[in-house]
Amino acid sequence: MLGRPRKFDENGAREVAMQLFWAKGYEATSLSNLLAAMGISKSSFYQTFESKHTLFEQCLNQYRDILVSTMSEGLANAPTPMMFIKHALVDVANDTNDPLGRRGCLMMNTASEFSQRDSNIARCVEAGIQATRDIFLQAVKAAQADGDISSNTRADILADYLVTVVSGLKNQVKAGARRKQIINTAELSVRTLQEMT
Amino acid sequence: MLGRPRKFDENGAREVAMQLFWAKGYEATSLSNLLAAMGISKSSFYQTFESKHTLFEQCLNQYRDILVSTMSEGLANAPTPMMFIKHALVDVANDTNDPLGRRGCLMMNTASEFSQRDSNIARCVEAGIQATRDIFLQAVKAAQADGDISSNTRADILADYLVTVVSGLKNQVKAGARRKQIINTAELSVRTLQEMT
DNA sequence: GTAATATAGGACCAATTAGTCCAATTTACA
DNA sequence: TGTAAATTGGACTAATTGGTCCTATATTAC
Repeated sequence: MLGRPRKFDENGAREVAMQLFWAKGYEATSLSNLLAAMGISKSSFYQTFESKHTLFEQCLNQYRDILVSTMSEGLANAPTPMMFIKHALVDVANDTNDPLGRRGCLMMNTASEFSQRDSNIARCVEAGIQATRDIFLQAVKAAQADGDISSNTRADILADYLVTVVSGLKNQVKAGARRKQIINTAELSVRTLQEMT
Repeated sequence: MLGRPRKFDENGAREVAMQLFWAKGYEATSLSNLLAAMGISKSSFYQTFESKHTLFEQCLNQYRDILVSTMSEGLANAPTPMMFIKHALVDVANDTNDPLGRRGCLMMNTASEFSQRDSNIARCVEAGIQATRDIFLQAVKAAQADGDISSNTRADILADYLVTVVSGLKNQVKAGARRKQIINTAELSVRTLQEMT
C-alpha cells in the first residue's frame, strides 16, 4: 500500500471506455478518443490497462457480466417467465429513441467487427452469447412449466430462437428501423411462441 | 473512343473489392489490400474509382442489386412461395461451413460498422433492406393466398419478421453458431409461421 | 504521325495510429 | 525523511493510412 494512490477510478474509466467501444467499435475508437473520454494521460492509461486491446477485453467481459446480471434480475423480478421473455423482446424498441441508442449490443458488434480475426475475442463472444442463451433457457423451461409455452418443442431450441430474434431486432434498430416496426416484430415473435402447438 | 483501352475489367475489379469489403469491412480493408486483390496500380485505382469511399458505395449498390435479383429469381423459381421462404431461412446454415462464410451480409455489416456516421450509406442500407423486405412481402402475400400462412396477420408485419429472423440468423453465424443450431432455429421460425392462427 | 487515353511505378504528403520512454512532480506511509 | 508508487506531459518511434502528382511507357483511333 505504498506510494501515491490512484487519483482516477479505474472501474469508472473502464466503464467510460466500454461505452465508447460500444458506440463506435474497436478500430474506430482511437487511443486519443479513449484518453479524452476517460480523462487520464497516456502514461496512466498504459500503466493501468496495459494496452488498448487488453482494455477492450476487460470491457467486453464487463459488458457480459452486466448483461447477464441484468437479465437474471429481470427474470427473477418478472411477474411470470413469459412476461420476462416478452419484455426482453419488446424492450429493444426503446433503443430506437435513445440518442445513444442504435448502437446495438457490444457482443454482437464485436462478433461482427473482428471475432473472426481474434480467437480470444471470439471465445469471449461465444461465451457471452451462451450465457444469455442460458437465461432464456431457464425462462423458457419455466414458461413451459407454467403452460405459457407448449412443451412439444425442446426448450434449448426455443432459447436459441429467442437469442436469434433479439439479435435480429437489435440489428434492425442499427439499420434504422422504426419503433413501431420493432414492436410489431417483437410482439409477433411472442405470439408465435404462445400459439405453438 | 480515343486512347489506350482499359486493360482490366472494371466490373470484375469492383466485384473483387466487394468480396473484400464483405469479408473484412470498410475500415479494415486498406487501400493496399484493395490494390493487391484487384491487381491494379494505385494510379489506375484513383482514375477509375475516384476514392475508396466511392468504390465502397458502388460495391454496396452492386451487392444490393445481386441480392435482390437472386431473391427475386429464387421466389419465381420456387415450387411454392412458402418453399422459398423456408429455403431463404434454412439456407443461412450453409454459411457455417463456407470457408469464406461467416462474413454475414454486407448491408448488415455496413449498418453495423458505420451507417450511423454516414447518412449516404445509411440511406443506401435502408433502401437495400427495404428491397429485400418487399420480396418477402410478395412471398408472404402469395403464401397467404395459397393458405400456407394464415391471413390473420398483416403481410407487412410478417415480412419485417422474416427480415429480422434472417438478419438474426446471419448474426448467429458470424458469432460462431453451429450448423445444426441454425437449421433448428430456421425450421422453428418456419413452423411458427405455418402454425399461426 | 499525332492526339488521347491507360498503364505502372514511385516519390511524396500530412495525418494518424498504437505504443515506449523519460523527466519532473505529487502523494502516501512507515 | 526516505521510499514506493502514481501522476502529467511531452518527445519520440515506426508503421500505416488515404490520397496526390509526376514521369515514362504503351496502345489505340483518326
